[in-house]
Amino acid sequence: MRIATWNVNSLKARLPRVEEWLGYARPDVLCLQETKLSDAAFPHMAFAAQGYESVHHGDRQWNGVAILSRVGISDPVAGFVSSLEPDADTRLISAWCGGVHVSSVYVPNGRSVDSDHYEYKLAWMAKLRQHVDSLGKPGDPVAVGGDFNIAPADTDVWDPAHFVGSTHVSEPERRALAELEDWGLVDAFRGRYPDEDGLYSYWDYRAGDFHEHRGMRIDLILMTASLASRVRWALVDRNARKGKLPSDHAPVFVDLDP
DNA sequence: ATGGTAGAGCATCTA
Repeated sequence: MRIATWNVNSLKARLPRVEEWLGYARPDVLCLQETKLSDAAFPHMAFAAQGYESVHHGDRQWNGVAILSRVGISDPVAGFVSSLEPDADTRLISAWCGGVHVSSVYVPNGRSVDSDHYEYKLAWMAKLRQHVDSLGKPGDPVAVGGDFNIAPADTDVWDPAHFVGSTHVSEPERRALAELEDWGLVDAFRGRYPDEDGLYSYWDYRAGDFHEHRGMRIDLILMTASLASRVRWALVDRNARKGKLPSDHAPVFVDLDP
């Protein structure tokens, strides 16, 4: 089973690239972020033509998350579980896909560590922890894929010195991520490459960052141990960051043995 | 490398 995540930075602008990628990568499940589409505008039919069912939780202009699956989708839930205060933004959708409970998340960016948006980011992560807690037990097959806007470790950024004092690498953000891991979620991609650096998933459009290898690994696929123990392979598809009209993120996927 | 680019929508805001 191949589970993937991709921040597409506007699905309207990126649909041809996503269709192309589905055609050759053929993930079983794909979590999308930043669709920037209303639910009415989501291209379900285009994905159905490639064999994918889809669910979407979107906004007219910003954010927007979706799950595509060719192994079935059932019981979709938009946003946090009903016991939690609803989020004003469309940053989370969950569904059962082929026996796995999948969530697609778009964690707030945070902007700067002294901003209200940073506090919102930390509060959002705390709520995601509660959300995951209410989904089930760490022994259940749970996968959370998405743009976490957090680099788990210094090896996940091109130059740690450049990011001192910035969001994405701060101790509170990393602690929030570690609390998800404490519950029982494993960074499946890092598990496959414990010692390699330079494995980025995002490169700023500006200043030639992609070609200069100035990136960050902020797109993660977290899994409970029962799934993570089945990881056969994992990859960032950098080719999808090249060429005509790319997103600023590359798709990340993990392959699980049966 | 406090600039730079891309996408939203039409003046700026967000990343």
